[in-house]
Amino acid sequence: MAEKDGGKALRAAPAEGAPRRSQPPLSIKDIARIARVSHPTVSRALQNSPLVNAETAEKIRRIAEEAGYRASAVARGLVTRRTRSIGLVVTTVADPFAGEVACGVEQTANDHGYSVFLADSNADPERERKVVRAFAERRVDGIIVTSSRVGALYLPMLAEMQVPIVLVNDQYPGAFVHSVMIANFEGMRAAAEHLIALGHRRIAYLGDQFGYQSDAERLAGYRAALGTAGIPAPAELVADGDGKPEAAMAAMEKLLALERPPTAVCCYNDMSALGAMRRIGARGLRVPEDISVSGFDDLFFASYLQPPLTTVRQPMRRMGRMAMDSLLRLMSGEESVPRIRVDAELVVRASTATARAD
Amino acid sequence: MAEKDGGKALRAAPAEGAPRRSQPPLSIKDIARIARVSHPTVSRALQNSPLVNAETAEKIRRIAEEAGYRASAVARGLVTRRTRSIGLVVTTVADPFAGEVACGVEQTANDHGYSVFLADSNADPERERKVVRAFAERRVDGIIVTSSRVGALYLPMLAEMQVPIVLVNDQYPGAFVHSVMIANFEGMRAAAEHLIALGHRRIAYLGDQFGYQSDAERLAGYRAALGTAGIPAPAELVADGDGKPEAAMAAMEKLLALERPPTAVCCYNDMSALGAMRRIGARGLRVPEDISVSGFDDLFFASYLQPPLTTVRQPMRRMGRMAMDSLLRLMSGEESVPRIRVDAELVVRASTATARAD
DNA sequence: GAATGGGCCGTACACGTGTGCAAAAAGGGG
DNA sequence: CCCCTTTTTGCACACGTGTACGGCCCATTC
Repeated sequence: MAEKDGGKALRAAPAEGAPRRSQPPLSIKDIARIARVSHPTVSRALQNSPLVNAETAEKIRRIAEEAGYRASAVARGLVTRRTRSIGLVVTTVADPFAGEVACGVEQTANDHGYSVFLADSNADPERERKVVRAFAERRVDGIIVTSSRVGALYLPMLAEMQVPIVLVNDQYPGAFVHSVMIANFEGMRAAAEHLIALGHRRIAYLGDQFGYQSDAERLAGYRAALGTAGIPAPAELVADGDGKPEAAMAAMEKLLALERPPTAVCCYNDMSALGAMRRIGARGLRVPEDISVSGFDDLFFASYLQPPLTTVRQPMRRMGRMAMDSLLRLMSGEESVPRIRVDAELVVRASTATARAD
Repeated sequence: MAEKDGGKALRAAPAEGAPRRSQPPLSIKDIARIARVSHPTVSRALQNSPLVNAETAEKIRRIAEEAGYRASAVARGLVTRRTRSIGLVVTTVADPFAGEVACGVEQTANDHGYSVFLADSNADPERERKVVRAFAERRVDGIIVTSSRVGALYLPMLAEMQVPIVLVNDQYPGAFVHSVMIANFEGMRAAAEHLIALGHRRIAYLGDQFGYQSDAERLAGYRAALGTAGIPAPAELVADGDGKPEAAMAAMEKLLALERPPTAVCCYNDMSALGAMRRIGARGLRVPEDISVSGFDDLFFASYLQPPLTTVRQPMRRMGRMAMDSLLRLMSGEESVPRIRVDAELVVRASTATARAD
């Protein structure tokens, strides 16, 4: 056996040295040869197994350290059938909301020794299938999906892959999957109530026509606040954006063109509010003197706008952490809370003010 | 041989069925058994190798498809010694700049069949070492690092890991690594020249005290413009932020408190401009009537600010794509352009205007 | 009809790690 | 000194895929 190993090693090293420009990284067997033990002993030593003699283990660890040995997660993943990696699907990581969530996910993942594969779906179902397929081939131990518009679509994949999935602010309510959701209804209701308390009676809602569930819930919260206060919410005051500034500008334009334009507008999110405020300013109107504007998310720029944006805060990074925590629990076999609901907090700033006297 | 395989399969399937809740994903051998061929034939068929009979290959592919077989990238990576994955290091993916770059990297990576590991360094050297170590263990084929403040630190790791690295806007100029860099000097010089052309004579620079190289280059561009125009740039007009709005507010405060405050300020980046504008507004001054402000990056919110921000555009997503393209070339053994320089484009909006008459 | 050759397939390994089991070594008691 | 227990180590395999090599079958050629 020593002959076989030694022979191979001797052949491999110099023979490959010349033609190959980069020699492969050292393996557990290389360390074993140096330490004059068998490779299983090295394996056990590096895992701090109590099955190996303390000083032998120490010696092996020292040699491995000095040689700059890095255990192959690939080989380990093959034999243990656990890669200690997860897949993170996001519409696009360039979106500030997704970026914050990803940040939270990544940090807790790394803290627990997991690596995360990032994939942008671009809200394209075709691409979405592709990235999940890639995750399946990578044998990820779990998957987190943010703001998917096709959350339910993951269920069959889940069944096929046998891998736990956690959704963050997904758009399908009924599905019995694990998820971390913001309190859309209560959050938007609080924003609307705030505007009502400021004396507004003509309050618009600038939504996300593709937002499905979260948009529906926020719209419901807006309606509930108005309903309770006995304020009408005519259809003309509900405008459709797409969650981005550009479409929000067009939607705001429509609202401003109304015979009786609103004196306040609840936006689906901060990106929409960005577009709305821009349009209002472009029309020579002022926020909040002429129109009050509220957002949702509390993205980093909200407090730096002129005027600072009143908005409903989502603890995005924390939600990412919570999603990862939940996934960690699921991956270790424990059951986790199926649907985690996160409270939203109204942050009042200067973009909302008392209504102008009609 | 049929006996051995069959026997093992028969034992494995029902014996494991009861206690294990999830059976392992099907392997190439399972497909081979169904198709009544050997597993190498399946392997070749799925790779579209010409070494296997066309109709046999077709049949195998059909069976694999119907069975929902997903080849294990883990096992393939072990034998081919190429994982078709890369590592992406970023200070934090919550930063809009990093998010855009990551988006570009991820897209081209996926288009070429590569998966990307995401890791936030938080500008913490300790954590940075940790993530690179993780990448080494994952046996990534390449690494991309954005805006690292310790770019040179990667050189020894590079040597150790035998893996190509591409840096995006790194902070060390002299190092002979591959990188994609924005034209910091020319970009900021253009911004300063623009302000000079508007009649400004007292122009400040709000920099990034930790920005090292990119800050130094942008500051040099600013100085060059002023120097050429014969305009003094006293030290009091160079204030230090940290590239984020909060510190920029403090820096702006100092500039405003000067005996002769500036009539224009060139900010290191858009995030700094955000803070600067906020502070200016809070002091009851107006942009651009009282003070002109310019940024750098052209982040998504720049055109939606009040007033829209004049800034120097960095094609961030494209830079991410270029970095990945460069890395793809390096990984396939070709040589690539060592330092790719990307032109910056001044985008004039409404945050800059002609100087007030003194 | 035998030799040659090409197309196609299977056998045998390799990749680097983890682990059950047996064997060896060490220690302790009679 | 031997036997038994405990500690420590090595052997043999497994994980799922890729590939060099040899062999089989069939067609072609001398």
